[in-house]
Amino acid sequence: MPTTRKRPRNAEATRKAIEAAACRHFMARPYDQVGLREIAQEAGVDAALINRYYGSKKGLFETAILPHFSIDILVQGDMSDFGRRVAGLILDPGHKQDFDPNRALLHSISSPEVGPMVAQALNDNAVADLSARIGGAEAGLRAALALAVLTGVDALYRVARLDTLTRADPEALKERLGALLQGLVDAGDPG
Amino acid sequence: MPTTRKRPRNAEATRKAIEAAACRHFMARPYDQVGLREIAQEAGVDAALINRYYGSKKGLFETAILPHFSIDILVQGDMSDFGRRVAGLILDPGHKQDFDPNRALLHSISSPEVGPMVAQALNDNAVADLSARIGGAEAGLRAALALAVLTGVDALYRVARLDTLTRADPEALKERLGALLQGLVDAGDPG
DNA sequence: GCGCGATGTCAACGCATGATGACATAAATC
DNA sequence: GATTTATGTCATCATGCGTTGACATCGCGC
Repeated sequence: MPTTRKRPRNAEATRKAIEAAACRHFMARPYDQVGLREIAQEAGVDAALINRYYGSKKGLFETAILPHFSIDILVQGDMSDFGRRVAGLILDPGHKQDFDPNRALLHSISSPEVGPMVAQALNDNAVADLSARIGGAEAGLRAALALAVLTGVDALYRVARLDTLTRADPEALKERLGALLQGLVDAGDPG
Repeated sequence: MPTTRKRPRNAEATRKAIEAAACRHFMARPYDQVGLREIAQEAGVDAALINRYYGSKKGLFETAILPHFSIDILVQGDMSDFGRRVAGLILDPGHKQDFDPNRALLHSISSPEVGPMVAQALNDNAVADLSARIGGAEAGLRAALALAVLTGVDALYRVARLDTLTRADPEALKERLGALLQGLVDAGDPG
């Protein structure tokens, strides 16, 4: 029952509902394909209210989505296990979180409207966090590459649902992806 | 001067012009953000003609874009050099080809309209080709992962233009990415 | 309990898009 | 050179979008 009906008037609660609905929709489909009316309906609200609160669709995206571009979940735990742990999270089919930054990234990065904002948020939050966490030589570059790997796998496995990946042995895939990520997290010179 | 004016009537040449323009546009922006009128104008043609020839926007995409989802350029040459060679191609800023499958992939994969078609074409062409070329244990899985890495890097480096990546030392980036890809191409067990 | 600001709704606008069918015109055929 | 077909254009439609301003209604303070 996603559409909440008959909420007592409460601006803050309404905002939360709108932003939660926005998260779900912007994560599931490209920015242009998400209509304000859908979000409004799921939040049990009229579409005009969204513009009243956030000024515009872009404003809603900015308020509801941008702050979630962090990788707190991923960097919690020790880094010696980073690869396998993150691979397990990404590949888990039952993995339902309220908001998946990677999916949202894929669905919004190509939009000229919000793409630049997303890129900057990703750079300032996720890359910076991971970079600081792993340290070592060329930490920023390695962190960005690790995120790129995650983004690519998400694109091909979760969004495109590439047959070769979905039908592969999950354990083997997890193993390969984990090793890939761990190799980036562990410092050392490339050669 | 992209807009060609006053072409003698020739269906085949017109089709080529339309499809070339479509390639450029569908590579540069998301599927929904590309208008038939833009493509038509760049091809020096009326938008209605596109629907006449291809039935619909989706039909044009299918005819113009899908066949190009191959990685012929990448798999030419010996595989011992694959990583560095492909990394160089991807990262080269002056790298202007008529059509870049990776960019088109990113801009169309999330569209519910054409996304599934793209996924299947990618799977049947690119992944299959690369898989056959590299061979070894779990060749398909490794090929798909390599493409995922390329996709992710393209997303973050070329589309998002992540500061951390664009401002990194190009040689270091090429080195890291090359090693990543080469590790996937070279067979052997992960552990 | 009344008024007034906060909260939310409604109808409508302007705009852009993909698609259609009627029309024009160049080119080929005889 | 007339006719006919292939090629291309024009005006227009239906639709969906984000956005806006006028209106309704709830709820708190006096």
